[in-house]
Amino acid sequence: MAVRGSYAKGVARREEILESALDVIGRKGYQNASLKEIAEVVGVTPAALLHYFGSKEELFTAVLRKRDEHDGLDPAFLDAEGARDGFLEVIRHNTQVPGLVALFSRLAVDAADPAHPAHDYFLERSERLRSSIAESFTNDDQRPALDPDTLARIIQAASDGLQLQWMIDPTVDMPGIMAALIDTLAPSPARGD
Amino acid sequence: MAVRGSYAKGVARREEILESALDVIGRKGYQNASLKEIAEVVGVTPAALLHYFGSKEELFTAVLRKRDEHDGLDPAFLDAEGARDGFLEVIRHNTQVPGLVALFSRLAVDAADPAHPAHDYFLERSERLRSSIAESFTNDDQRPALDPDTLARIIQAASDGLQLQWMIDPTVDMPGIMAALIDTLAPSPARGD
DNA sequence: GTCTATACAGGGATAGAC
DNA sequence: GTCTATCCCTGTATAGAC
Repeated sequence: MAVRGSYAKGVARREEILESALDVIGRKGYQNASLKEIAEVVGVTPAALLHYFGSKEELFTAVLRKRDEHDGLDPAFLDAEGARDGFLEVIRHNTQVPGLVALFSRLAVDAADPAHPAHDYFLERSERLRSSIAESFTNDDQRPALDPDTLARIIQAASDGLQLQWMIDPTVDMPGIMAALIDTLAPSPARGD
Repeated sequence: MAVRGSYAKGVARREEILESALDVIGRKGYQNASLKEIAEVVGVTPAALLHYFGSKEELFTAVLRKRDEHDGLDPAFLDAEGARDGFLEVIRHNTQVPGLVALFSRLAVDAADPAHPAHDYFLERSERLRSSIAESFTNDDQRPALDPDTLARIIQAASDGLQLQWMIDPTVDMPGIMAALIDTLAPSPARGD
């Protein structure tokens, strides 16, 4: 209820703004992605953007949230076999959306400030992702060199750090390096190495 | 030659600005470290800062460069025995200078733009650090699971990624996790594990 | 609810006086 | 070498039109 009628336009506008924001970031880089520029793409004034999202930072946080919904990261991490390939597939996909990667990394830094709107987002997402990794990549048939939580932190850290390297030098083979790391730290029983 | 005389004051001012910039970043965070604020600490106007460094970004890049000189990272990585502890010591030290870590991470993201003044800095520093890691942490007495360059990239990525996690949640044990990673991927012959 | 118009404070950067 | 003055652009708050 109340989804149709007077709200319909607003919902559509929200989506439009989110997509335009990502578009501008992809084309002009994060730093030059001003509210003015995004608003022009949508065909409205900057104030209209702030009507839907309270601030620029909240807008960008919403872009990240939407990506998570859309990607639905978690399903890929259900079992150990699919986990490795699912994880690598996400990383491979990131290669196709540099704007999103730039946005993610930039906000991850800014969100260090507890007052930043994305602070809780990163805290929660980070923990959710880690327990998902810990659950999927824990192998019990060998003496584990690393406890699950440490393993998860390392994989997450390596993934984020590789994105930084890749942004500065796009020739960096993110999927290949992550595959090597995972296969070394948490070799799949099925692959027998 | 030409270091004394009319240049002397300028050199001193440069150092003073660099230190003040770091001071303000440490106290107020990167985002709130405006040229105005830094200039006030030094006792000059923002325009004076721009006289020495061409732009805000160049100023902050210079801060990072100075840190590298001062730290002199490389000496610690001369041999395999000292490498591990030297590396961990740097990470432990970073825990004491959150402002510097924030600055480094922020610039690492912004420098993705090839036009950013810190772009080349990160490209060069990154490569130098990696070859240093590759040289130090390569163990020949066991079948190497990872080639030296991949190993170096992973250690560097994990280190940078952990800083991201640590900034958002300062309870993260960076040195402990990095130690676990290094001991797993490149166990020291002396320690025999 | 959706949005424009307007105004404002703050930022970095530039030109030119001293 | 340093300052003042100025400029333009940023994000944001408010008022009110539709």
